[in-house]
Amino acid sequence: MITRMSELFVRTLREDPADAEVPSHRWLVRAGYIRRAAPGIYSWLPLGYRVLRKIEQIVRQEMDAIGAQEVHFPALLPREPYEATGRWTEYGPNIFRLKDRKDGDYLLGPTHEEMFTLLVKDLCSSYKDLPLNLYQIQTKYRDEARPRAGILRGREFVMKDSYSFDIDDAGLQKAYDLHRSAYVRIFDRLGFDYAIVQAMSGAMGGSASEEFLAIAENGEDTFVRSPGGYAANVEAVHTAAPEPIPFEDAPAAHVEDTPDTPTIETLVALANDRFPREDRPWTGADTLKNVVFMVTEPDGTRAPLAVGVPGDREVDLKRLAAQLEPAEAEVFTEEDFAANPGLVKGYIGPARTPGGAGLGEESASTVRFLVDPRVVSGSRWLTGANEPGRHVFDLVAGRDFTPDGTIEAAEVRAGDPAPDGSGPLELARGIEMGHIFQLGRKYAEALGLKVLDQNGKLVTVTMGSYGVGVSRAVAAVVEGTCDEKGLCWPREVAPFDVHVVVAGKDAAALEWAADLGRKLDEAGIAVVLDDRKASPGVKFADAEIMGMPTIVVVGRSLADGLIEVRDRASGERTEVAVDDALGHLLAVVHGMPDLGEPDLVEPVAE
RNA sequence: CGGGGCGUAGCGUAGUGGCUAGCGCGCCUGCUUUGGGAGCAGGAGACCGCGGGUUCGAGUCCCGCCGCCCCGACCA
Repeated sequence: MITRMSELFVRTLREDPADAEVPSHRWLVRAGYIRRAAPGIYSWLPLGYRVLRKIEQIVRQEMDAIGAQEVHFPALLPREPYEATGRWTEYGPNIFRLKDRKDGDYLLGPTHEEMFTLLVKDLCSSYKDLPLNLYQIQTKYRDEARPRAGILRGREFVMKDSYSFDIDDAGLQKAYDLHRSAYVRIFDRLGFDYAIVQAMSGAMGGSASEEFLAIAENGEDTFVRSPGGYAANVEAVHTAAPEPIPFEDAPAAHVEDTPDTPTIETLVALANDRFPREDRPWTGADTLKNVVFMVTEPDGTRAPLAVGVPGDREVDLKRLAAQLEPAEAEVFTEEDFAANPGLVKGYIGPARTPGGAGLGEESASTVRFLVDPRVVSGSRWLTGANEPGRHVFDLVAGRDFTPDGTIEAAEVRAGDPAPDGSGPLELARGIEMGHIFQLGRKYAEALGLKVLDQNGKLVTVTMGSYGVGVSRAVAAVVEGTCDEKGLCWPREVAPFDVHVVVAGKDAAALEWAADLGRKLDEAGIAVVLDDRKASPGVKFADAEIMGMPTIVVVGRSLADGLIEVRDRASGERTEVAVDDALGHLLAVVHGMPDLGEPDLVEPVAE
């Protein structure tokens, strides 16, 4: 069956929808692929749904190819399993919750670790049942604080999630590597320009974790990469810390009056004016900036946390949050300062005052104090003296103060050295398309998933968890491929291979085009035929917005025995003799080099 | 949750407290047109986000709510 534009359920828009900012959202709506149903929730129209299913199919093929088995869980789930792992509480307002008629608690699944774990627990009891690799392609629900950019971040979305179950770490590593290779094939087939980066495991728990980021201006994730191949999400970047410095010869710390210097800028200016150094001027990098946060644990307990970073850097709140998860950090408010008189805003430092102020568990104020990894033993700092208008010079880490630990919370900058010595980092943005985790035993332990090993001993199963954003991939492909005229699909995911435009008014053109469409269809090529009684300009514009990779124009040159074949992506136009048309198109669609050769496939007799 | 912008027909929009809420696109009917978003004529389509209030009179002013978009917070 060829699809006729006169019958296709689609309406293209001549103007941009006012609420769409990013290109993928704009074009998918304008081309009639999706419609907004509610904030962050979209309906899929025939064209959009075809793309979604094609991407699903690619994912399905590659998952099957590594021996994963497809299952399908409900989206509507009972509370109990999520209660057992603590996520009923941990997910907080991000979960859609509902009650049944008996007042029982349910949720719309945001992810399915619990359900998979319980199913495997149900059915598996021996090491002989492992390894096991299950996946599903499911609609997920998360009540995002801010859905944005159409289907790039929705509250309802389609995700492929899979879970591996192994008896030991070696098995988990193998399952992880298999998934990684499958993901490489998936994202290659989707045509993404992507990066595989080290990631934080976040709320999922677990250890090793990598993200697949489609490189895109509109991506929400910032990542770094070095010429030598280091790549990491900015949240997961490890700072290249200098070696400890011997401090036997370091001068003693001394407190100086530094009136009106509550900021690094004012402090550096005053230091250069009143305490100039011979070798080089003071800079922000010589100062230790101590920023205080109020940290709230999941159980509701609150405590201040001081973070010490070189004064020329800001604390990156996303990096800080990633380190503290599941606890949450907020900047210290005026009320918080009022409640903690030992913390003198603008002059906070690790130095002990006679009154016992200062940072760290050992100080009287017992404010937990974590520092940037650059604050190594022996490094000398100009920092707050915990008194208004006073700073301490030559305060040496490891001699004059001992932080409670280090934290990766300072901002990462382009040009910073990679931690593995592979060169300076560059920053780029990406869309998170896939994430692979070695979960370990967190869920298996919480839910009691154990099997008997060869010695008849009960052992806890180790798990991996792996996700691909399927609906997000639709938008991400568009972000990477659309142009100023509209969508521009890679052939693997295009809703149709060939868009036939009937540009002439005479019935012969329509008839010939329909016949060509029928023959292509019989050869297994998906065709949409624009048979509408519309002006050619409308049809050309619609073909370009809709974005099929090959556009065939059947018009007045048909009288001269010619049609036109256009490549949507390059804009290239080729005149082809009608007798060669079928063969030419088969070659184009199948990516064969010898274009123009007719009869590559014998058309089926009508 | 904080800051900013904004809700008028399917889409994009105009609208000094004052007549029957206007325009473009799209849609319907007829005729003409057909290689780059056609022309003419006629038509359908709007509880102006919702609820209060001020006023002789509210799309317009005031209060409250809801919703959308952007930035931030947040987010496998």
